[in-house]
Amino acid sequence: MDSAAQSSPARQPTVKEVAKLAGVSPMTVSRTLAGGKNVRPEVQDRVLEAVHALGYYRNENARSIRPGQASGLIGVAITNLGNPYYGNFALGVEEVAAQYGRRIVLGNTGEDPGRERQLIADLIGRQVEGLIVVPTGDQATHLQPESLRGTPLVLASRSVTGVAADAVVLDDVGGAYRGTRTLLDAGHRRIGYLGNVTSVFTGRRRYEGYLRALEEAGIEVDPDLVRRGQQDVETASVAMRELMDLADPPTAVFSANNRNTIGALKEIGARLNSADGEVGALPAIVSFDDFELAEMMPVPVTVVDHDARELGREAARLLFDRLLGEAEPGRIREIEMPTQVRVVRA
Amino acid sequence: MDSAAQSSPARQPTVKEVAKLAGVSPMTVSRTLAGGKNVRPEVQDRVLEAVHALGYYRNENARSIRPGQASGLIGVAITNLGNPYYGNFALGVEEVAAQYGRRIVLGNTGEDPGRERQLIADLIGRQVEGLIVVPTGDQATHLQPESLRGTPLVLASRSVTGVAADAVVLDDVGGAYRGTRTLLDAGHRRIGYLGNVTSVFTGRRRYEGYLRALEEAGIEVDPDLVRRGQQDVETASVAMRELMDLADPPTAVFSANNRNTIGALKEIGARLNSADGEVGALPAIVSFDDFELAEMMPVPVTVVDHDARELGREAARLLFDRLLGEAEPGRIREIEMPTQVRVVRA
DNA sequence: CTGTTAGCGCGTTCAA
DNA sequence: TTGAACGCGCTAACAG
Repeated sequence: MDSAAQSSPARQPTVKEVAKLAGVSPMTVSRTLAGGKNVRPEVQDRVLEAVHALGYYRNENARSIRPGQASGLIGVAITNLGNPYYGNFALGVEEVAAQYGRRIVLGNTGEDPGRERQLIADLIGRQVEGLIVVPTGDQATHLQPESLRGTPLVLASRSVTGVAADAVVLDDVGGAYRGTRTLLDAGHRRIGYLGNVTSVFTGRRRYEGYLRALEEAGIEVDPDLVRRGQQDVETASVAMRELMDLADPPTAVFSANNRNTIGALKEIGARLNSADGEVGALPAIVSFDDFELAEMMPVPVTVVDHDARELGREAARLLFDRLLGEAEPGRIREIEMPTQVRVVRA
Repeated sequence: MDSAAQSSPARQPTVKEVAKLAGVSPMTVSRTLAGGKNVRPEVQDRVLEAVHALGYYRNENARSIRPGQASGLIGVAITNLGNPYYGNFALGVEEVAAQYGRRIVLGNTGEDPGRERQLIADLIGRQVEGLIVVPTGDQATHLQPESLRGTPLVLASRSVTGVAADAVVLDDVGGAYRGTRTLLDAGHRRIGYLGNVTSVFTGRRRYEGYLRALEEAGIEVDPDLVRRGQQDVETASVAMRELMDLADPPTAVFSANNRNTIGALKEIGARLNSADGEVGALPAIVSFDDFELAEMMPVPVTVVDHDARELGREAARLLFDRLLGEAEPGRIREIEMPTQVRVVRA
């Protein structure tokens, strides 16, 4: 409104100054702020008045250095905040953390193992009470209990072999299997695959589900129909273009994640909008990950749906079970969240 | 891998223990970790070895209680992490913060002023060096410099009257004006409006742009065509349904945000998919906020596009200008980010 | 180049 | 019911 429009560090009032203004000792201020146990009500009023007058905030950092005092912080490391999937995931984590009076410190790793290492080290230095990590890659050393100096860890969405931590992942194999099955049941025999490389946990598992469905149907995989490694919408479009330009193109495509799905559909749209008319038969799509406006697509669409927010909630629940000592100490829990196959447009 | 699968607080090694193991004083450890200035290289090696052996992490909280030592934390308060728009915004903030070696502490307000108040108080208690806030509502008291004890503040996406803080917002009025103009230019005369209530900053401004375009064209606003207050996709669909069911329905609709756009299009899709055939003319859509797969829609679509991530970056830049003392102390800066009208499908 | 002293803001412990 | 002393982990400032 007026004033010097916040600038400069602006010295921060401390308990001592509040105490002086209220005419009591720092201890009385501390006690009042802690709930007022064993402080005369009238004194409390004086203290709170002084707090208000000075705009005093308790220094949570100073507070947390004393042993036994927790920081109230949960560290969260995700790979890509710009992906709505992870935004919802973080929302779920935040929701449960708030219920337990904890705040989350969020970092983005951008799928870079180096940044992940650094981020986790920093979070530990900030005394987070626990960590929830969507791991990038398969490196396990920086996720070992020793490296984390015992900070409870929950892996989310992806697991890492060699890391003995609680984890909550999706039913990737089953979802991919059932998704691919719907294509087979519809009579498709040439089914393309768009997804992640197999060095990524989910990429590996979803491809496995795809394979399993094909094998069961007695179909041999055609390597020409498999495109892996596209991370974003643009490269996914290119991969889809290659599939559609094959001499013997697929009649349907299984897309293993949201980004590949959008890219594939954009390519379909591009062909539809190109004035050439004649586009021939367009492939049906099965998408692991739901997406908005799926029902508006010009081709048959089925999604393997799941709840990112609930995944976040569940990860947080696992963590708080540990923090509150309600989980069996020695036993690692791996939870698989269900996926639902939904025919959006036949 | 093995071990007691992280449990219990697990006592944390301190400088003292590292010092003892390395056979030096705590100060030497501190100096080594601070860059090694004035420490013999061989001693540094011993120290780092001990650090590694003990799994020592410097306690950033203890570090930051000392005056002059910054916390390295930037507080970010956003309204809805589940909205991809804000996810990208946060990503932009994080990106710039990382460049300056800062971490972000992220909180979700859920459009609840009470939670916003509480969140900001907590962030200040954690000694954040600065705040970036997407404000909920028009309450200004908790955003005053006194309440923030001088912590630099940047408002993003929305501004608040009566708060003298740097702000970065969108060209809401201009974008809405130009978006509506494309409809008028295409010959539309009955143009519906879906958007936020006018008590919300962006709701107010985007409606103003819509109004301005209509007035300029000599068209009087029909209150029946204006629906405000829908916050999510479901209620937006209902509002759209009401518009389309009017005796004299609009031939086009201006949607003031992403959520309303998706809801409106879903309603159009529902009518298209209902087997009744005969759906009559479908309204053209102009959407403030881009959305994926816009080119696949069965009706003409124009978007008023902008870059959420860049908005986040710009907000962070304003903040760091203040923190680094590179901004003129007394002067408030309000930046309007440009919007681009793009015809996706005529 | 290295160690000692002192103190950051707070809350536990003990004494009044 | 209140206060004084002490120490949490860390690092400037000042010896040495």
